[in-house]
Amino acid sequence: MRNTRADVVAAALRVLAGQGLESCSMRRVAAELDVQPSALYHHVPNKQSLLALMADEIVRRVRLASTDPRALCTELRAAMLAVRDGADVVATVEAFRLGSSAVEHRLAELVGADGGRTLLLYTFGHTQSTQTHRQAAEFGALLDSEPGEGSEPGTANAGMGEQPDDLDASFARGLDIILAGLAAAPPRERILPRV
Amino acid sequence: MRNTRADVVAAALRVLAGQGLESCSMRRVAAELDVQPSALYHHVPNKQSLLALMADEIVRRVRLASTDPRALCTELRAAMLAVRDGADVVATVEAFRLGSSAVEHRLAELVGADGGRTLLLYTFGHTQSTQTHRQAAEFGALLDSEPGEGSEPGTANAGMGEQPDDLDASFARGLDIILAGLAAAPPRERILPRV
DNA sequence: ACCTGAACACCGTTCAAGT
DNA sequence: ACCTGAACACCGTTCAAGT
Repeated sequence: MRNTRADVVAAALRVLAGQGLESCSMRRVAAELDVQPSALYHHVPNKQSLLALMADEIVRRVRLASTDPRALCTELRAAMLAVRDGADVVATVEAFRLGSSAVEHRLAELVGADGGRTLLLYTFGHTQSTQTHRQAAEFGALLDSEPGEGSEPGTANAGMGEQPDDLDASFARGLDIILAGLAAAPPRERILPRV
Repeated sequence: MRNTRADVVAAALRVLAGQGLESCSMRRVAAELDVQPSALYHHVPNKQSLLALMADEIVRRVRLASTDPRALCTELRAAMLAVRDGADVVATVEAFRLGSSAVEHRLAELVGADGGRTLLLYTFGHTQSTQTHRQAAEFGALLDSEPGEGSEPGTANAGMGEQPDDLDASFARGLDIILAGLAAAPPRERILPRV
C-alpha cells in the first residue's frame, strides 16, 4: 500500500516525538515508513516543508475557540511540550508567518495586536527554554546513573540548578505580568493584528 | 603558527556571521583556520561546546552595568541580531543556564526574579522571530515563489507580510507592556533570581 | 502516482601517528 | 601541545528507471 503526504507527516511526528529533532532526518522518516529516502520527495519538496507541516499539525491541537488568552497560551505551550523539540519546530516555523499566524491572529482579537504578539513570543521563548532545560536535565540524569557500578544515588544534582518544576509556575507568573500590563495600559487598536 | 581555543571561537563566529548556522560546521570552521577538522577537537570537546563558547562571546558584548532593564534587553537583542542566527545560538545555550544566566541575574536585580525571566524570555522569543523573519524576507527577495500554502487569507502580500521594519518598534511596545505590568503589580522579592 | 537504486557532496567524531 | 590522514557512520537532495 502506497503512502500519502499525511502518512509522511505522521511518521515524521512519530520520529520527532520519539528521537528528537536531531535524529529526525529524512532518512529516518523514510525508514519509519519502510521506504527509500528519495521516496519522500514525492510528497514533500524538502525537509523544511516537512517541518512546517509538522508544526502545523502540532499547533492544530490547540483550540483557538477559547476566549481566555491565558488558556490559549497555556494550551499552546502544552501542545509544544507534548512533542520532543516541539517548541523549536513550532517557534521557527511560526516566525515565518509573524503577521499571519492563526494563533497570533486569535490572540490579537482578544487583547490587541501588540499584546497578542507579546504573549505569543513570550510563550515561544519560555516554552523553548523550558523544553531545552528539561531535556538537559533528563540527559544529566542519565549520565549520573549510567556508570553501571560504583556510583549509587545520593550524588548531588550535577549540572542543573532548577528544581524539578518551577517552570510551569514561572510561565504562569510571566503571563500574569503581561496581562497586568495590558490591563494597566489598554491598547488603542483591539481587533486586527498589525500587517 | 598553532591555534588557540580563542582562535577557534573567533573563526567559528566569523563563519556563523558570514554563512549562518546551517553552514557553520566543524569542517568549515576548520577550513577557516586552514586546519584539518580533527584538529578542532584538541581545543573543544564537541560542537555543542563550541556553540556555547560562541554564545558567551556574543552575550559578552552587552554591558550588564546598565540600570535600565529596557536598555539591557534592547542591547541584548542588538547583540544577537548583529550575528547571523545569533538569536538561535544564544537562546538555545542560555536555556541550559535558566537559573544561572548572567543576564537573567542582572535583570532580576533590577525588576525581580519573575520580571527578569519574563523580560529575558520575551526578548529571546521576539528576537529569534525577528531574525528568522528577516532572513526569510531576504531569501524571498531573491527567489520570489512559494509552493501552494494558502492557510491564512487576508494578506495578499506575496512572500512576506511585514513591512521593512515594524519589528524593532514591535519589540519596544512589548517591552512597554511587560514593564507596565511590573509597575502595576510589583513583585514581592526584589533582589535574587529564583534558584 | 509512487517508489527504487545509485550517486553526489556533504556531516560530527575518533584515533593512531606525526612534530 | 598541536596537528595530519584516514576512517566510520551518518546527512539532504537529485535523477534515471521501474511498476
